[in-house]
Amino acid sequence: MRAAVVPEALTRSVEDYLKAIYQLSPEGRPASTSEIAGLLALSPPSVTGMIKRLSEHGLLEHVPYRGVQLTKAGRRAALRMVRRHRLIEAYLVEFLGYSWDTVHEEAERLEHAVSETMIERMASALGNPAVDPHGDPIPSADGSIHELASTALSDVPVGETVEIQRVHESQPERLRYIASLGLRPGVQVTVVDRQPFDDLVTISVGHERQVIGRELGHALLCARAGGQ
Amino acid sequence: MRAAVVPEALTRSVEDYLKAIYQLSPEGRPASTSEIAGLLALSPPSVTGMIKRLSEHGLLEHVPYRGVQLTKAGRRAALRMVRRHRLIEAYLVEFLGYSWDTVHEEAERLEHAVSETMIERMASALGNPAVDPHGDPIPSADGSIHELASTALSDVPVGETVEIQRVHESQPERLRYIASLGLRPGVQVTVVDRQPFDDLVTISVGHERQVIGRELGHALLCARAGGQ
DNA sequence: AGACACTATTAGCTGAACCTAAACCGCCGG
DNA sequence: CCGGCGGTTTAGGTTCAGCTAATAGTGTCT
Repeated sequence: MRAAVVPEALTRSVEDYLKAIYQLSPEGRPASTSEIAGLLALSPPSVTGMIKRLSEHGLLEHVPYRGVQLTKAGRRAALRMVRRHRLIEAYLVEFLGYSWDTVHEEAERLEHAVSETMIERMASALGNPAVDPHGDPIPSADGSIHELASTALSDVPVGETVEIQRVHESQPERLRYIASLGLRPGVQVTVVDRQPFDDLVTISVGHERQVIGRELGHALLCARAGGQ
Repeated sequence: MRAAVVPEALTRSVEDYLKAIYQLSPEGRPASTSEIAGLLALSPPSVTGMIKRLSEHGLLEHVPYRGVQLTKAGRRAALRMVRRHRLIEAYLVEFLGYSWDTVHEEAERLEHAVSETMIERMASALGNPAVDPHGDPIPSADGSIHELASTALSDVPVGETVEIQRVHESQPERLRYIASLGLRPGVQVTVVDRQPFDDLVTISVGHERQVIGRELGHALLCARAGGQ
């Protein structure tokens, strides 16, 4: 009834599916076939097929036509991949001169190839960091994660000053653009204006002013400056 | 008639086959199906099948029942993998606290996953080393390699003092044993005796004496001390 | 020269992970 | 309450990379 004691190695694909499902819903809301297909750039029938196998292996709960949720075992495996991914990103930035816009793709391949030993060596070389270069929290080796409940920049009231905590984006050009605005985790910004349409907000960063659109406003997660 | 300009990515398996064939005969002598099968722990029919595909893609020259040789393109791809493998080994030993007996397995997986960029970053972090932790030469990025013509310890005449250059072994326990004898690249040893059977040689290392058997004697490649 | 022992290859099968085209389900609007 | 639309699943097919069992070729020994 329980998962095997030595959890037979998962394939790359399986690891990718589990991580994708976790990312679509860290809280455990059901994820749909087409969401998964979209994120992994696969056809829906391929996803249905894999879902079937994964539920048989006890990694997913599948209600046909309704979506899937990770089981305990599935969530554990997914968090393991998230830990790997984020630690690798942190390591590449710290020790191999990567910038935050190039690191995702490399980590995407390495996360499947690296041993547990190597991950833990990288973690200690980094001093067991709590967050990756985009500000995303790194799950601990035992599978616990602190999702900091932060607010999207789009939702910050006018007049308030906040600190950017996380930048939820992986496309290199977008990340380069964000960096060019001086926005990255740890930076303080003040919302100086808000337009009634399209979630447009105007912020000041240092001495500059920037207008931020809907998508970007949702990708930038903030906390009240000073507090957490 | 030439290889494609953008050489479509090779699969993991293909990379393994090419590297194996190169390792069976760096000089280009034909390698047999069963040698390849033995090295990769696969069945001979599987190897025949892959050989067929690889020759169609112009990476191998195959004479049925006679064996295979790498073509220019095949050799280039093989050396690329050897470079990756050896640089990764060097990096793991230098920066992540690996010892030479554990490094092979990790490199065996990483060599397929790492980008060209990352390999070159690791190479420069290491100062572009010429050899890996076992003393094996690292091919340059443009695909040239310096195979140092060294002599097996079994073939060194009695009375001569030589420096160990390379330790041709990848099994962890054997490597640990070799290390426990104080033998590693750069160490000087003197052959003090030789038995007429079984290639047994007695050597002195520092103040210790050791008897070395056939297999080990062939795995230790040496050069006249001082010279190269 | 013939037989035998290897080694290599062919034939045919499996499973993973994808695909397209076709059928199916759930719900919303008329 | 029935039709249709959109998302989901089933059906059936492909490629890669492995396997076993059967066949074929090479070379050696008598």
